[in-house]
Amino acid sequence: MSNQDPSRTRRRRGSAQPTLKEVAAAAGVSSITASRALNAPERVNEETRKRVLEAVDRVGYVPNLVAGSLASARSRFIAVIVPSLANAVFIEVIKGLQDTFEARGYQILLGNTDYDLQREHQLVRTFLGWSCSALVTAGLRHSEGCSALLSNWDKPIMEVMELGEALDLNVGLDHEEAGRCMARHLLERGYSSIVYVGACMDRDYRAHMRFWGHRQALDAAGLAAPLIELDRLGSLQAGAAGLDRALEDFPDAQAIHFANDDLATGALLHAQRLGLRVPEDIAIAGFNGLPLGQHVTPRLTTIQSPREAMGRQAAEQILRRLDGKRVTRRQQDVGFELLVGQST
Amino acid sequence: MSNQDPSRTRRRRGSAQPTLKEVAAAAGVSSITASRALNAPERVNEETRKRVLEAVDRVGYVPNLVAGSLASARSRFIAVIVPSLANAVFIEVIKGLQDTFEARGYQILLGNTDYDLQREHQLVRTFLGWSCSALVTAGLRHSEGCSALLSNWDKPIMEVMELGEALDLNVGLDHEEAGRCMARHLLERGYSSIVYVGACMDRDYRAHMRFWGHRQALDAAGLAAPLIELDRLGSLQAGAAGLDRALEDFPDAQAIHFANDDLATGALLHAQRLGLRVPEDIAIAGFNGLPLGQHVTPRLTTIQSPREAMGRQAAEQILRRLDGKRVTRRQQDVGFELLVGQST
DNA sequence: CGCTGTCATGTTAGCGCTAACATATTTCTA
DNA sequence: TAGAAATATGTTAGCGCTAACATGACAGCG
Repeated sequence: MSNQDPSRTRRRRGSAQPTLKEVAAAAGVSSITASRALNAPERVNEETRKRVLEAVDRVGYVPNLVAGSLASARSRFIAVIVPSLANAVFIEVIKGLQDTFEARGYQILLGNTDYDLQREHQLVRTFLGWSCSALVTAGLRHSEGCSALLSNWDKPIMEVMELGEALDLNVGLDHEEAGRCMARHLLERGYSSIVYVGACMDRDYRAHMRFWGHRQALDAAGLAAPLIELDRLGSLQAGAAGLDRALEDFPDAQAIHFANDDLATGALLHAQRLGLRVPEDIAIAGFNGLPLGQHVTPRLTTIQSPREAMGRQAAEQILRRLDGKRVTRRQQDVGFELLVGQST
Repeated sequence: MSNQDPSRTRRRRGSAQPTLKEVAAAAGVSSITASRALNAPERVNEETRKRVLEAVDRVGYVPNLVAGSLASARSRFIAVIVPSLANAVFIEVIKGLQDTFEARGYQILLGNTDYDLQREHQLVRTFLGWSCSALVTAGLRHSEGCSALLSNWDKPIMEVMELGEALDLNVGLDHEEAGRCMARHLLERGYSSIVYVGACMDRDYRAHMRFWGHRQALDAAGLAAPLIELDRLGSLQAGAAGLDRALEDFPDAQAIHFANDDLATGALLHAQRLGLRVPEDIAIAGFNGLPLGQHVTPRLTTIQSPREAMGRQAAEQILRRLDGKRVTRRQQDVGFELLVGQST
């Protein structure tokens, strides 16, 4: 034995913050009563509750949520994993999620994969370590390890953006159908030489799904579906470059179907700089329905995807599950809408 | 006594996830050694470490970060509080923060105040409860309770966006000077009837600071500084409305200085729809240097604020502090740059 | 009046991890 | 070669909170 001096007790760091125990002492109750007064007010006498709340103010108590989560094995965290923050689309989905979840006292834990599935796997590991109440991730494709990890997890998992075979819950839209829809619109308008321009479609595979739909429609009309793939992600800049490439590689192109509105608007503005008339010289279409495209002249023909609504619906489904209710429709199609502007 | 039956032990929930103890057992070491093998590898023999890592894989261990944070009284969370997600400016600052912090293994906890200081106070309380390693907030204005809470906190606090008297660390730019700079540019261009158009400047008070600078410059030139204030936040839509209002209220206006690029670009595109020539009929200037404004024709005259860089620099300052290094310059001016386009 | 049920509060035992201290072994140094 | 210093690992005691169980007081009821 060596630690026989009783005065020399072991010291721990301790944040020097008041704890629930001190609140309880100040209110003259046990700490569990103080805990209940804060977390389950209906289980405590009204007068007691008032005394506890006063004590909280008096001592300046800030609940230690880490300790609470450990004890209860759950946190009010919702993990949200998106492939990019540069893309306005994900921001709006996040906004829909955040508004809905924050109102119910949940905190979003945001992760950004930069379109890297290994990174997603790593983020999922970290987030599971935080005892999140649920997880939202963009897309249905995951690394093998990540899928394995998730399928062993017993909390709600929501995959957003696209529709398909999901791990658990699924809210999104049919990208193939969207691509088909826009291609048909261009065919109806009488264009027969139509180029598709995408950016990094190996990573942004939803853009590639739209291209499949596009190609199907052109196939059905007996037309070729030439494709140009840019090697950087969607931006106005890239769109301008895409227009140049399309005009160079396919001088007889009548219409260009861009993978998204950033590209399309960049191309549209670039066309103006080049003195090209849109749609007479070249027709331009996009995807997403970003405000930007609706404010340029000519207004961009595009497909409106309900992004904030997607976030909201996803959050509501999860909340329903967290509230213990049965979720009947595990898959929800939020649909899309063709916005016909003057650019086609 | 009542609980005399030894077989009837108290059952806790327990997530059924493998714990560090099980990993340790599988590797034939004590749990503290397993902990060290994962968190301080240099303090463990290489062969032991290898055995532990194998055991981690074998049992499928996912560290419980909640427990770790409680025990160590710190988390690898960085609280980030912004007033809005709708504004691209904050997204880019967040991006700069996130890239820098994620690379060092920190996780961002994002909060959105919707320009409400009470909401900020509440978020700060929650975030302190998570034992965050540092806090980043946009702006220098806080509610009284929030300031009190923060000044009693012993971790790094970073206030970004603007410069001034900060609680702790501060990275930003001088908005008054930016407003002055743009106003001077407009004066140099020979405009004498200049309207400032802002949106919700009681909440977006940095826009108001820019207006002060703007007014000072016009005062100095002996000119009036008429102001139009819109009652909704900056957007292309609002900018179009702002142009209409300005033309109606001040028919002889030669130039409009908008509080930000969203408004200015919205106005510029709207001017085109109205058939007005920019800058001959009306000159338009913005603030932020968003890509959008640089892709319209005529290119928007604006002020480039280094947003991602602001996020990165803020993160680096904090990391320096977290690494135990002294931070010498607690205030960093990231500056700004006048981008002269063809719109003025 | 004893029984059951409800309400309000308390006691106890962890949640899974790591800081602080302890110990054993090896390496270095005077 | 003894003693100091470095290295590797272990033991113990919590971090601050809440789930599970326990208790006591009182109301309702046949």
